[in-house]
Amino acid sequence: MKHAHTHDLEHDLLAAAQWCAKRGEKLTDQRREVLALLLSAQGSMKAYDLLAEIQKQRPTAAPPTVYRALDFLVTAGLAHKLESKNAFVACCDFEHPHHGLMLICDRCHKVTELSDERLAARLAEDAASHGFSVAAQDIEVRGLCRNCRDGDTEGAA
Amino acid sequence: MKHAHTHDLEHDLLAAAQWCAKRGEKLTDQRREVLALLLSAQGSMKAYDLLAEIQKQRPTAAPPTVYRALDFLVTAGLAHKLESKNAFVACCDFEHPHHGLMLICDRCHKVTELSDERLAARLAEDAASHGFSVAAQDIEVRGLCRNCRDGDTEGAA
DNA sequence: GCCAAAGCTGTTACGTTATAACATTTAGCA
DNA sequence: TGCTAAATGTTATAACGTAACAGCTTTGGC
Ligand SMILES: [Zn+2]
Ligand SMILES: [Zn+2]
Ligand SMILES: [Zn+2]
Ligand SMILES: [Zn+2]
Repeated sequence: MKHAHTHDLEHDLLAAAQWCAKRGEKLTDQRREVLALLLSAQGSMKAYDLLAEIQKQRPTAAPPTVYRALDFLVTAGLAHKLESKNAFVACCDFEHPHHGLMLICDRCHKVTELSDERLAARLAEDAASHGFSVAAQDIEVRGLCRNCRDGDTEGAA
Repeated sequence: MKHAHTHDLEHDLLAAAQWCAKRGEKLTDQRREVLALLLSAQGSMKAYDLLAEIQKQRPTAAPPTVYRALDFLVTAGLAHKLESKNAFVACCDFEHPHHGLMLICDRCHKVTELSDERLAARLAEDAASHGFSVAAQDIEVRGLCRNCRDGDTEGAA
């Protein structure tokens, strides 16, 4: 069983800060804190769970504290919102524009983010054939990950 | 500019009732009322907007009234939930199992439901290549419909 | 018809998710 | 320094959704 290494986390946070700087924005403490929580999470996290974590450090934090950070991270491409769960997840590859295909395990709640340009192209084609121009596509799929399908019991809720 | 005809609506409701009966379930008055509202809507409808409509007839209706009807309709395949909007839409072809691809116009809010088996297959393939078995896929895509892209001003919010 | 079981509805209360609005502080810069 | 824009603090409330329990209605066996 793996766990995230602090070194990896620091590396990711540094890359994120540089990514923000390149866009003329800043990864402030609050934003970094939320991103760190998302990066460290096994799966996705809900806004109020993030808030509870933040409040361990800053007891005065309120919903806008975390929602503002989340809005920033999502807009900057550093995180994604899982609409079907009202939850958030760190982007696995924010430096390269991609069409996220989110595989969400219903059992262990882990999220795997893929990118398939041909799938995205086919989708855009279908839409275009109906006169529809696609602006944003984030495909969310529910199911079972390999571990959970194979009868693993570690990740059960 | 078209509008739904009562005749079509009655036809759809009858077909829905028969569909329920075939499943050993019933399209009760409340469920039919909610479905009728969804079928008559130009785009999707939110639960509390449906509630407000229902309350014009039954002033005592409460949130569970509409959420129960919606749960039933979604489970029966008569309606879909648009996760990215927290809204609901009538299914365009509930008698045939399909993989919904929802084109949601960000401007006029109309929803077009497609089904593309090859797209669904490709998606399942991508997932399988990561050991993930897909249980449910409802793809939601935001963008602009033909009318709105062509500069139509009628549907603006 | 009577009863019991199951399903549906009424009703109250509450939990969860998200934002509006305005005050204050901080950061960047002339 | 003093101006401005961005970020944060703070309070309150809007929007979305469900738990729990009581009552009613339909159905099927007797
Ligand atoms: Zn991503
Ligand atoms: Zn799993
Ligand atoms: Zn459908
Ligand atoms: Zn449109």
